[in-house]
Amino acid sequence: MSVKSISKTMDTLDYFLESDSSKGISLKEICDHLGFKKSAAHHMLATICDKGYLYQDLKSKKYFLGSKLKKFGEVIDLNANSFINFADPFLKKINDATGEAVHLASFEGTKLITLSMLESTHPVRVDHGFLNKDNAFHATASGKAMLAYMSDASQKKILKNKLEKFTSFTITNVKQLSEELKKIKKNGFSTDDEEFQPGVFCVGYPIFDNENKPFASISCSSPKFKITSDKKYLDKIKNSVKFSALEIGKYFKQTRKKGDKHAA
Amino acid sequence: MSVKSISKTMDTLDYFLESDSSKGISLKEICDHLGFKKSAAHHMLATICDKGYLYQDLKSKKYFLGSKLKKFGEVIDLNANSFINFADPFLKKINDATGEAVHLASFEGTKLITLSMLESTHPVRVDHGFLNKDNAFHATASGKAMLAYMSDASQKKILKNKLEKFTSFTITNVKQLSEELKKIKKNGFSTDDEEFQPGVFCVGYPIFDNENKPFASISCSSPKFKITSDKKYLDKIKNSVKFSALEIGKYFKQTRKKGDKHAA
DNA sequence: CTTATAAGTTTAATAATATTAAACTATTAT
DNA sequence: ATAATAGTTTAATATTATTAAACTTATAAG
Repeated sequence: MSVKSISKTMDTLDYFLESDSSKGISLKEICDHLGFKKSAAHHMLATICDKGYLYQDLKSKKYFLGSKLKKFGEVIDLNANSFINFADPFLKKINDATGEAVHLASFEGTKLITLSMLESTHPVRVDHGFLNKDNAFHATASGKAMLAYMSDASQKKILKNKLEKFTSFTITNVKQLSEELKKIKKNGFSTDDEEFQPGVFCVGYPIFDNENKPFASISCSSPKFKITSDKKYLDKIKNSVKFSALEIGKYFKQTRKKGDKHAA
Repeated sequence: MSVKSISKTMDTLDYFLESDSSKGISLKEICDHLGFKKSAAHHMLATICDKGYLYQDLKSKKYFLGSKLKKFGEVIDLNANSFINFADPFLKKINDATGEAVHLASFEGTKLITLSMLESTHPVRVDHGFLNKDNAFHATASGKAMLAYMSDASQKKILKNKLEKFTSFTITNVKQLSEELKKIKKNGFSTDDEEFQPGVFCVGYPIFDNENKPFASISCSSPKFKITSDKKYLDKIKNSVKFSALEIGKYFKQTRKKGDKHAA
């Protein structure tokens, strides 16, 4: 079950994040964008303001993000930033060598998340931006690289929802995906052959934590035609991504003892 | 009206902020601390996780803060941080001169908020920490310094709730407070004579924005006995706070043209 | 200055939702 | 292997959020 008023509240906060809220957002604008009735929205906003997550300017009546939300960033930084900072130079290395878009991904629960990314430097660019999609594990090189090395129980939880078909090449059959994951474990890397975006081919390598669980992954995305027209190009990408994935994996050996737990 | 499920959601998020959530928080712990039934809490948490504000570890089932919350910090930083960074050296100046606790306050809607603070360096310290209280405008030097210079309409909104009595000296009568605010405007500064905490005396000066509206305030807190035993001590504090308040006020003249709007 | 329009707020009735307890499942400890 | 504990799901129902309408306030037009 899903609690509707909570869902609407978070859609509202998301709206403050997506749009430029620095000059405030009016009740009407919130209602227009999210399809709320003004009365219900007013009750909702009053509650959110009461808790300090938003506030309403006394004169203009517009709503702003409350400074309380800033504190979450401070707390979360402590946990995740050091890993990203460690990884970033290695992403840069791939980006320098290939010129292609590079993504550092991880997961939170069943959600695939992007921790860091570098855009392509080529004129013909490939970029699927920041990604926080719920159901993209099965369709991306990043997702599959982690999924392949997870426990059966974890795999099952992530795949329990219907597998969304993003392109005609997306694997939406669980049995077929299971075969694909076996292949990934055998090869040590994953691919995304136009399964998420048409014309885009990606290579993904998993990154293992201090307990040898897949904690993150790196992927490199390039236009499909480059891969097909130049047989050596794929090897170049693979070698570059593999090297960085192994190097980033050393982070856990340096910072954590075996048995230490971490988030995600 | 207040929407209960939203309220509970934000109490839950607050709990993640207050406690060390880096190793996750269980459903049971959330229920125990906040008095929720586990079934209702589970529905609530499922919704919050669905929206990416929290996530549940697949194996331990514990809940963690979602990286989405980190983004709010990034957006809000852009708006408020430059002001705080500008002000901080001037707070330090007061702290160096007096050794006493110094607070930079502002407000969001009807809420008094602390933007920055420095602790007392004396052995007998005065510290009321970070403060995000709803109803403390009338009882603090910071609050009264801003309140005194606000429009009648804004004053009314802030004072519409019952004035909470923090100590025997807290002014809880609106008429009496109104006289106090007039006195503050005449003198140019506010005091808090054990009105918020017993034994603590504070001096507050308003900071005006580019439209000469009170935007923030600085206060300096010292043990009451120091003020009573040494008549010159109050003057020393007053001069120091006044100087910094005026200097910080120049921020708006440097960064904003008249007519520019800003949050709060 | 008056009227009109638009935005925001409050109210109270009711439609809809969140809550509850109980059953169930999974995990951990004994 | 059994018990105990934690987490999940379900479906009935009591409670709550939603709604429309009335009201207030602010802004724009005449």
